Amino acid sequence: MPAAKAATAAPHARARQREATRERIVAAAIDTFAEKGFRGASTREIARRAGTNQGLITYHFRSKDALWRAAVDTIFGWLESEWSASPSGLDPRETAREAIRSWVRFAAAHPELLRFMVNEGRESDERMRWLVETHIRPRYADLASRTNEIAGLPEALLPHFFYALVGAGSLIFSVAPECRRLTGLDPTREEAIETHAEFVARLILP
Amino acid sequence: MPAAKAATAAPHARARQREATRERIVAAAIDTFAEKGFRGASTREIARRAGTNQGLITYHFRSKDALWRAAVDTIFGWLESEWSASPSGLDPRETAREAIRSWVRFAAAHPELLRFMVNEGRESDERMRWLVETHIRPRYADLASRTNEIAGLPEALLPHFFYALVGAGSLIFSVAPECRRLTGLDPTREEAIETHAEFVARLILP
DNA sequence: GTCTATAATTAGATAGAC
DNA sequence: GTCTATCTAATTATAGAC
Repeated sequence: MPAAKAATAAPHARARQREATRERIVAAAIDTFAEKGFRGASTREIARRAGTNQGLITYHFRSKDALWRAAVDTIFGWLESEWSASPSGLDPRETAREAIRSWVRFAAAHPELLRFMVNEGRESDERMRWLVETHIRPRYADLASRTNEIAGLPEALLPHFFYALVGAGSLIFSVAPECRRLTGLDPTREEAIETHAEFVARLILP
Repeated sequence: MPAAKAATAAPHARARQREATRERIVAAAIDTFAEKGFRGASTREIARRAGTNQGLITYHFRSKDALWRAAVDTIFGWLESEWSASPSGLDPRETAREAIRSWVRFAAAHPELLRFMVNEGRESDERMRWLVETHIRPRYADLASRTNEIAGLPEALLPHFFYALVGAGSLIFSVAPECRRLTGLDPTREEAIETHAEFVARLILP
């Protein structure tokens, strides 16, 4: 049916159809790569989850590697818009706390982020280099400029601060099924997210 | 040559040979699973890294799944001995700080730990359940008894504390190649490890 | 655009020589 | 015990029908 619809519809409708299919594939790719890693995720399963077939992935994305990049572009695009829309005003310390809470909320909404970092950050291969240069370095630079403004963190401690913040803020959400089983706490619940946000914010800025 | 040696040696020498081979395979499995995840690591590559062949893995471990369990047993065995050998005396607060530093040093020496947690903690499958019940829950219980003794942490915050501590303490080491590329800091250096240990200890207990 | 069929690799597990 | 050869199944990428 989708094929027939696209074939008989106006040109711009076909373009919309194309875009909708691409987006369904990317959404399925994000879920599957996050769950099973790059190697563990098969293009057949991604296609099945997107409600289409494996041949279409090659048609739209050329290769599994290119699909992975499209998935990462999407996730970090979300992060970028969230990050740029941060509030200011109030006193600097409370502004910084709110930025941390805001990061934790993002990590809760997108637990895939840490999984992609851990999955790719360990191998010194091409995917890791691309991920760092394209997406992580700009966010790291953002953080650097903000901490200089307010906290007076020594430059040498910035890497430690960055990875401690990312790890403390997002691990619980990235291993949510494990956390549920281990502790009984469901970290996807709104209440748990706010508790974690406040916990991490007060940890870093008591 | 190893075959000939084993065939002509005394029985106990053959048993030693057997054990040595098993250990080489497990060591290679830890590295490979940590780098590429369960699905991404092939038994052929593990065998090659261990200096042997794929058939021997089946002989010694029956299946890839059983080899993975042997690898995890080994890693968490290291953690258990490290954890039980913690110092006491001094004042409770400084004892707790030293326990945190000690955890960070372990995470630096064994960055595979977080990778295994993140790789398996996301899927609600059999490997995750086994990992939690066999290895993670006992360590979580250890932590629970210790925090009760000293810090007066509310029971409800324990899950948040646990995952914040694990994430903050170990992420930088688990994505070491990424950290090097992003920040220029090599987190495998002794100096960087001590800085991170002190940073995290002071974060949690100022 | 979408889908089916298939080619070329590669995977884990097994069988049997030594 | 160790190793090579092979079986079956699954992988990505491609070709071509519609």
